[in-house]
Amino acid sequence: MSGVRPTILDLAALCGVSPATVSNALADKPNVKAETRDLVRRKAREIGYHASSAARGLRLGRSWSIGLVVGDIANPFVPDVVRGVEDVVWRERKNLILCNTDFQAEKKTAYVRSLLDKQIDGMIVLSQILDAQDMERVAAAGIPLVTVNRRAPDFSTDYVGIDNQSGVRMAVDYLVSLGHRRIAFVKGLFRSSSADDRFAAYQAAVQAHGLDGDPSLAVQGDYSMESGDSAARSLMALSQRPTAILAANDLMALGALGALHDLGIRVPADVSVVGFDNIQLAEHPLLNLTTINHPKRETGDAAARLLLQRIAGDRNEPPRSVVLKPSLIVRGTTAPPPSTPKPRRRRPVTVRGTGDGG
Amino acid sequence: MSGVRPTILDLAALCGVSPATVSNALADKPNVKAETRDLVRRKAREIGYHASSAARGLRLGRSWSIGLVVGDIANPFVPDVVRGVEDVVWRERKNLILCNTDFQAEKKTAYVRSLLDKQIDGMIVLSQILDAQDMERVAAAGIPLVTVNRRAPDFSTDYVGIDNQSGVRMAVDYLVSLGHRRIAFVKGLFRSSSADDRFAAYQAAVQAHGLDGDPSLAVQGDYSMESGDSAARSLMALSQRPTAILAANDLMALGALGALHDLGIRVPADVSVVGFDNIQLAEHPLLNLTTINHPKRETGDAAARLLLQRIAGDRNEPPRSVVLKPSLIVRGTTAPPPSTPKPRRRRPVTVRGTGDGG
DNA sequence: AACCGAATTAAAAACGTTTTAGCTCCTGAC
DNA sequence: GTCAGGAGCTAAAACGTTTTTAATTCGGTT
Repeated sequence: MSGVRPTILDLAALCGVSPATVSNALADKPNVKAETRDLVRRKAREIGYHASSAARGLRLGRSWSIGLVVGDIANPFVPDVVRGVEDVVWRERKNLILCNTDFQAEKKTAYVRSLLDKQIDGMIVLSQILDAQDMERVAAAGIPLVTVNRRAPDFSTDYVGIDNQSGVRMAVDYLVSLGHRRIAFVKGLFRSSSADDRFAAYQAAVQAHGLDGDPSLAVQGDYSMESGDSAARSLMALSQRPTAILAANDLMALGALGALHDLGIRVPADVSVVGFDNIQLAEHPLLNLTTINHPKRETGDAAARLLLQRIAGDRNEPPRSVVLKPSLIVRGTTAPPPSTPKPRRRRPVTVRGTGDGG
Repeated sequence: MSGVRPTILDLAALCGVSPATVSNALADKPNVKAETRDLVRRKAREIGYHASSAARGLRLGRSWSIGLVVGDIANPFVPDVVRGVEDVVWRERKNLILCNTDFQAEKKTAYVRSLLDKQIDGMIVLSQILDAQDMERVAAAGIPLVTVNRRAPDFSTDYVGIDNQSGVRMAVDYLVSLGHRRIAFVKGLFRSSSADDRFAAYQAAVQAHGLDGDPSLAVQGDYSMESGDSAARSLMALSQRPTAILAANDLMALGALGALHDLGIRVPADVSVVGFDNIQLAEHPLLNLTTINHPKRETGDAAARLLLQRIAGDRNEPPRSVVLKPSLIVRGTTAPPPSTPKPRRRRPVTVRGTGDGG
C-alpha cells in the first residue's frame, strides 16, 4: 500500500546486471548488448520502474521543468498564451511550473528564487519585468530566460512580442478611413512598456493623419474592464466628444462598450469602439468587438521554442527576438461617424447588430 | 558568469562548522547555539545560499510541489479555480505544476506518471476522472489526491464540488415563478458526472413542478459556445418552442444568446436564457446573463486546503467532501414568457437592456 | 598457448542534502 | 574525584541516479 517504489538497484538485481548497465540500457547507450537492453526494458516495464527525477536532477543539475511567471492567470489574455507554451513544452516532456505573481514585486522575487532552487531548465516571464536583482540572479544561475510582451531593460534576453506600433496604426488608419477625426485612446497600465508602445503609436498615427491631437482624448486606464468603463464615461463627459474610442486592450474596450450601453449611446452609430488583443469573447455576436488580433497562442508557442532552443543550444549567442504581426479584425463596433463627411477607401463595414430591443 | 552556486559545504567551511550544523541552524533545530545559528544565517544570506531542492527532495522524498491537472486552461471557468489553488498553495511556498490534458487520455496518463516521478506532494484533478490504472498508480505512490467537480468512481478520494442539484433547482424554480412552463435544457459534455447531475436535477425539477417533460426540450451540448449556438437553433426550430433555455454552463448559454440574436429572437422578451457558472464576462452589460454562480475561486481554495491537510495529516482517514453552495444571479436574460398568464411570486426582474439599435 | 582488441559489464565516485548516532566538553551532584 | 547528563557539535550514512574508469569476457591471431 504505502509506496515503496523500485529503484534502479532493484531492477539491476532483478535483471542480474549492474545498475550502471540498467542506466545505460534505458538511456539507449550503444555500449550494451541488444539482448540485455531488451531484458532490462521489459523488466522495467514489468515492475513499473521509473527513475526518480530528484536523484536524476541532483546528478545532472537539471529538472526538466520550466517556470512560467504570469501576473494574473485569470486575465483572459493569459490562458491562451499559456496554452501555447504548454503545447511545445509538453512535446519535450518538460513540466510547467505556474507562478502567479499578482504583479507583486515580493511575490515575484520569491517565485524566482524558488524556481532557481529547483534548477529549472528555463523561464518565461509574461507581461512583466523582473527587477534588476532577480535578473541578476537568473543570469548568475545561467538559466535561460525569455520575456514576453515586455523587453528586458538591457535587451539581454530572448524576447517575443507583437508589433504594437503597426497594430495601433492599422486601427487608427481604419478609423480614419471611415471618416473619424476625433479618435480617443484609452491607455494601458501605467509604466508598462507595451502600454507605452501602444500609446506612442497612437500619438504618431494621429499626427501622421494630421488629426487634432487634443490631449484630453487620451485617458489613463489600467487594462481592467472597470477602467475601460470609467474611461468611456469621462470621454463622453467631454464637451467635444470623440467619435471613436481605441482601447489599449479588449477588456477596456469591453468596459467602454458597457458604459456606452448604460449611457444610451449607440455603438457603432454614435461612437465606434476598437479593442486590442482579440480575446475569445470579443467575437461573441452580442459584443462583436472590432479589434486588433494579438496572436496569443503563437506568442506562447514562439516563447517556448525560443526557450527550448536556448536550453539546448549555445547560451552565449546574442539574444533573439520574435515580433509577431497583429491584424485588424473588423466586427460590429465600428462604423463611420454620425455626421459622416465622406467615407474614404475600404468597404463599408458590417453594421453592428439589429438591435435586440426592437 | 556560469552558475557555481554555493553548497552547504561551502557555507559550512565559511562558518567554520560542519554541514550538519549548518543544516540544523537553517532548519531552526534546537540543538545549535543561538550565536552559531545567527552566524550561519548571516553568512548564508551573504553568499546567497539556497539549498538545492533536488538534493533535499532526494533525501526527503518530497518535492514541495503539487500537480494540477486541468482539461483546458483556456476555458474561462478554469483560470479562476486555478487562481484559488495557487493562492493557498503559495502560502506554503509550494509550487504548482500545471498539466493541461486537452482531455486526452494518453496525455493525462503521461502527465500523471511524470508527476509521480517528480514525487509531488499531492495532486488536484479538475473536472476529469483518472482512469483506473492511473488512480491505482497514484494510490500506490501514496500521493494524496483531490478531485474537483467529478467524484472518483469509488469515492476513494477527497472531493470538492458544487451542489449541482440545488443550483439547477434554483434556476428552474425561478423560471417557473416567472411563468415559464416550457423550459429547455442544454446538456453538458456527454458522460461527465457534473453534466449528468445537472441534467438529472433539471428533470427532477421539471417533474416536481408538474411541467411538460417533453424530451425534445433536452438537447445535447458539450460545454462549448458553439454547441450552445447550435442547441439554441435546434430548439428554435421546434414546432413547439420553449420559452426559456437553461444551459449546463455559461459558455453554452452565451452561445445560445448569440444564436438567438442572429435569429432575431429577442432575449428576454421572447425567450429567457439562464446559464451556469457565472464566468467573468457573464456580467458584462451587453451579455448580462442570468446564471447560477459557481464559486470558482472558493472551489480552488477548498481543494487546495483539503489537499494540504491531507498532506500534513493522516492519509488513512476517510475521504472528505466539500460541497459548495451555488446561488442564483438574476440579470437581464430572464423575464416572464411572452403571453404571460400570471407571474407567481418574486419581484419582477430588471428588464434587459434598452436595445442598442434604437 | 599466449596475446590483443573489441565488446560488454561492473565498481565507484559524485551530485547536495538531512539525520542518526556518537563524541567532546562542561556543569553540578554525589 | 567520579559520574550523570546535557549542550553543542560532527562524522558518516543514506537518498537514487549517471558517468568515468576499470575490469572482464570472448573471438580471433600469432
